[in-house]
Amino acid sequence: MNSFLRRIDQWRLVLDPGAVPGMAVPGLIFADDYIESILKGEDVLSQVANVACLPGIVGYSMAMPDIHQGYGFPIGGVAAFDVSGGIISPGGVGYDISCGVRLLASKIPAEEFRPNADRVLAALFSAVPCGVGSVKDSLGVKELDRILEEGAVRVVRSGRGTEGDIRRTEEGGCLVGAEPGAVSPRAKERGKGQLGTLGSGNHFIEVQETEELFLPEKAASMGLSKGCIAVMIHCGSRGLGHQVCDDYLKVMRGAMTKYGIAVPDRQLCCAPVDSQEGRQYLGAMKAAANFAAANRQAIAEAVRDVFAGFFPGEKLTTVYDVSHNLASMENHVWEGKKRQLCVHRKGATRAFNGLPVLIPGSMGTASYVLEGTPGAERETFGSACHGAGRVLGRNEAIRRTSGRNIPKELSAKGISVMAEKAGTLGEEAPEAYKDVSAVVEVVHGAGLARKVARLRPLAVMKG
DNA sequence: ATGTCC
Repeated sequence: MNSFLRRIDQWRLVLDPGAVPGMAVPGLIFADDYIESILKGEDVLSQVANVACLPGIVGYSMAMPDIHQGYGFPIGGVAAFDVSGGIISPGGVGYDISCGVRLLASKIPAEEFRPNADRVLAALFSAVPCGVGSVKDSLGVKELDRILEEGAVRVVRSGRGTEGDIRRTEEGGCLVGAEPGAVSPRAKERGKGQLGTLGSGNHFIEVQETEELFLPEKAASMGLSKGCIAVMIHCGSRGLGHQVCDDYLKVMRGAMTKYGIAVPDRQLCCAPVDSQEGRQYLGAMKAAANFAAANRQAIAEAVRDVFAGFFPGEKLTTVYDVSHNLASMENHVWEGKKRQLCVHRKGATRAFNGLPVLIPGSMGTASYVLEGTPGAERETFGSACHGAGRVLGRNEAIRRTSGRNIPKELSAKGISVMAEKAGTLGEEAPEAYKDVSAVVEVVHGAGLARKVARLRPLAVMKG
């Protein structure tokens, strides 16, 4: 596989067709030498090549520098398919539909927060449940359907949030065309008690200090002040989105023979965008995405309640809320032609010109705020990276960190960490991830997104 | 990621 990889400049590698039989387009991987050295030791390039074989793919099978192995499609992958002749695939979105990031900004100086860090963390654990069955009032059938249809807008209209929250959420907090009826009863059963819950794994709530501004005016317009705290929320659609993915992987497996589609890996099962199965998945995916946006809105409100107790009168304003696991129908110009495309971003963030791109770091490392560029719109259908990206599998990370006291290690760096489950700390240890700063340098250098600010963690709540 | 097997 490595012999088909060709460096074209400091930030880009091309994977030539021929890497696997049937590639309709080449691969395009955003990587410097550091990222290249990591991905050559993994089996992720064959996933980039396999995606390039799917019907109707336009341009390249793309991968961001935080690429690592996923279900069928690589995490960090971007793939756009023509509406006519192209496909939509649940594996190109991922199990955690519309997993994403909300960032809240404040004018609270980091020095004022620091003495309160441990008490704030304890209060966050009380205010935001992590797991299942921990929500006091589970949603009724009708209310859940409204959440699936209206997303974060429903939460705000119920009195939990501001119009500014909606304005600064991707697509206004509500994907139009969501179909609650395409979401299975089982998925709804899993979701009804999970609104306002964080989940586990790499999901977190983190209190951060805005430590460096690269574009001070842009940062100021987002509400970010150097030396002040911000709160980052990283979570998704919980069991509901997971069940939607599971349900539609089964649907797509059946649809493959019906539409005569052959794929090199059964995890890439898919249906034509413009088919009954394709449209149904899109409607269900949007509903799950609305659930995820509502979830982050509910959590943001719970965070505000906690901070109101410690810092009365201080506002936490939304910088932005953006997903990094979605398929989206978008118009893009490619090779001089305007085309309607189904853009799959799996572990990749939409990076439209001037809009914020939120990049959570791994536990104990920096996070970044970037802004999208015309370069991204020209080259990657308006996409950039989504985070650090794993270098170690979960089991390998747990194995290598056994016996270590990770909270103590992070405490030595001035970071308070509390986790619901001790095991999460091992699988999320910093060395399980790539260097997020190096990942960000690649998308910045390649001109996909500009660095606006770097934030460093002060207190971390892990699921 | 995930009531880590209905």
